[in-house]
Amino acid sequence: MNIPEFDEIIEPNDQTEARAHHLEALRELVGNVYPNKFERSKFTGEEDTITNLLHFSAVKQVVDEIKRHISTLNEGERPHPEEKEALNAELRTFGNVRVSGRLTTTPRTMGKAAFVHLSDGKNRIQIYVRKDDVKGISNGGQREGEATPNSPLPTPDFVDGWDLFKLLDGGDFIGVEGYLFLTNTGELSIHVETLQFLSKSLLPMPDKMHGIADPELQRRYRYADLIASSLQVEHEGLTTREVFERRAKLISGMRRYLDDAGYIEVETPMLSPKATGAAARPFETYHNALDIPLYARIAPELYLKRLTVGGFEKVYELNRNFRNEGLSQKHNPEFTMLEFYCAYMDVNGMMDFAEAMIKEAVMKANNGSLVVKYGENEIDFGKFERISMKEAIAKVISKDVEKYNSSDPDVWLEDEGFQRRILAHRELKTRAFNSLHVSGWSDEELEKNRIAAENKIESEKFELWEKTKLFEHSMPTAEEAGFRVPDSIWQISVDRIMRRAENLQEVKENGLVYLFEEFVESDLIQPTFIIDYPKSISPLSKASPTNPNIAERFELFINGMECANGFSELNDPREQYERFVDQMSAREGGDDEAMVLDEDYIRALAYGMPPAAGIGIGIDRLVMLLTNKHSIRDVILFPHMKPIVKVEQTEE
RNA sequence: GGUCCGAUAGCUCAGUCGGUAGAGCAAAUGGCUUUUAACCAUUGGGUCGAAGGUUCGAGUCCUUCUCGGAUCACCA
Repeated sequence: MNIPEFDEIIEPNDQTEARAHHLEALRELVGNVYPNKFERSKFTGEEDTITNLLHFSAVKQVVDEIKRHISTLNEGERPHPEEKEALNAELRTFGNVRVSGRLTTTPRTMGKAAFVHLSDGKNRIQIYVRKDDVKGISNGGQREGEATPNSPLPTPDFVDGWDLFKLLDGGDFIGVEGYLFLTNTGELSIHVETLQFLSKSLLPMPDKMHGIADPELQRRYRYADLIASSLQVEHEGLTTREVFERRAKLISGMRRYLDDAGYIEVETPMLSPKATGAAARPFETYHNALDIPLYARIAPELYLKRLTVGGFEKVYELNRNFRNEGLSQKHNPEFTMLEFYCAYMDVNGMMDFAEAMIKEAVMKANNGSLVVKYGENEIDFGKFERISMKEAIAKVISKDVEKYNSSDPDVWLEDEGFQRRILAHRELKTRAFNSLHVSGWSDEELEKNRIAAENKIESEKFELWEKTKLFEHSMPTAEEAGFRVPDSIWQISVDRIMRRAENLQEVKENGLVYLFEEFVESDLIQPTFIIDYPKSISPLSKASPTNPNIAERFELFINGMECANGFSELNDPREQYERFVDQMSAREGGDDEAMVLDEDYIRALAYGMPPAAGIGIGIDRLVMLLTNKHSIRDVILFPHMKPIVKVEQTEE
């Protein structure tokens, strides 16, 4: 095995070498450069982190007072000395504090004194160090094993504090003891009396103005990106740290809501012998001792429903699912899902409950507001619309309502001409660049205006749909259809439409979903429950009591993204068995994402499962909405990246 | 998988028509005892993502590859 040298991991350059030299000099000066602890004072009642200190009411009062004073001054004018000194006298009565943190910049030295900010990761406080009145703490020369319980370490000696200070680099950790005061500009600071070295940053800090700019490096070295959050002086939107704090708030808000509503949190297998409960390709692994293949779960659904059989009437799990599929801005191979089930509830009750829960969690994560700005859109979590899939379709392609004298797309789909239109639309849209020739764009222009062209295709999908009327009864020529493309190319499209038309049954079955995805989904910006899904694509869902072809199922769309999926759970073991059998035959037919039969689940249902409703909520996507992030990788701390390939050096 | 864009000093970025590799920050040295992205002076720092090609000459043009981003396709 090729074990890399330390120097290959931390490559030596003028930056790292300077820091390494400082570290050696510090070792000479203070002994142990990686001491085991630093005890912070408890002036605030809690441990005095920088954040606690800044939020402590007595300190805050003084800071507010000086701010108020400064606000009465002209731009750039300094606080009046008597105001400042009065407040400083007050601060002196608090006595000394001991705080610790990371140096956010290289120290600003001015001859025999210096300023630098310390960060606890969240907040910063300025410290002031003077050559004449700073003492350094020796960490002692002890190494492992030298200190024993019977002979505690002696009180550390003092070293020259200024010598110690001069060996610090931006990013180092130190602990300081000193008193609070206000500077000439009114900034709260600590006048340091003793200084202890705690840990070295061998690598330079990210740029203090720009942080880490490259999204690749942000994600690959998330720790450095998080450090940048605490250094950066200016930034647009939320810092990376704030994104993940908001994520945590949303999650804890949901947990709290469910706990308060009597739900119990459980953990079901992440590795299971059957990857089922959703339609997706799994990750596969192998257990040596058991000598069986295992799959990373694609959904916890079937395990959680087994628990409703077992008597957990309200149960939830909030954890990762794994799907071995392509990556996109909305898809990550592992993603966090909240799934919960409630006995004796149906789909309508679940929508009510989920809506209330999401509202509450959003409020908690979004500073008490239900409105978030996402890109160009403003999303209002205050009201969730409910509309059936068919109604949503009929609303956007309303001309067909008149033609067929019915607002039920299922009626339209009975018509062979309509089926052919769908085929034509699907085919022509995938060959959409052809359609742009209609507007007279040349190949070069298309290439040059690529993004504009793609937007045009998207925005003209309705016009394209109108044109497909021609296909209802025959296959028009390119000229008849208004496409300015060579006949030979046109013929290819028509041939494909014809070939597919041989199986119009397939269109009849999937046409509804196609129309929905094509014409409705991306325009569902405000929170909308789409209800009444076709039963055929909902193998775990109960049918509607009034319509056997409709599943009692909903999906929640926000900003065109599917954010949740729920239904009245199918609890008839025999029907569930038959649905699984249908799925398995679809699998045989080549659909390797069709659901896998779970025999033990059928057995569990046979013990009797109460009527219940369930839901899965995509947490990452909700976090994206709340943080105005457009890539799921920006709301996941350590998204998967391809490893960096080191180029082999040929000579030694 | 297709298409387009990007990769230059430790970091953030310039680099024109193919003609000696640039700035700010950071680093090193010196000065400065209340600064605010502190300031002033001096110095060092580069396999221009990798490999090949065209050329008298390539950061720049061409080909292939690597990584990333965007987008389409696939996919809940």
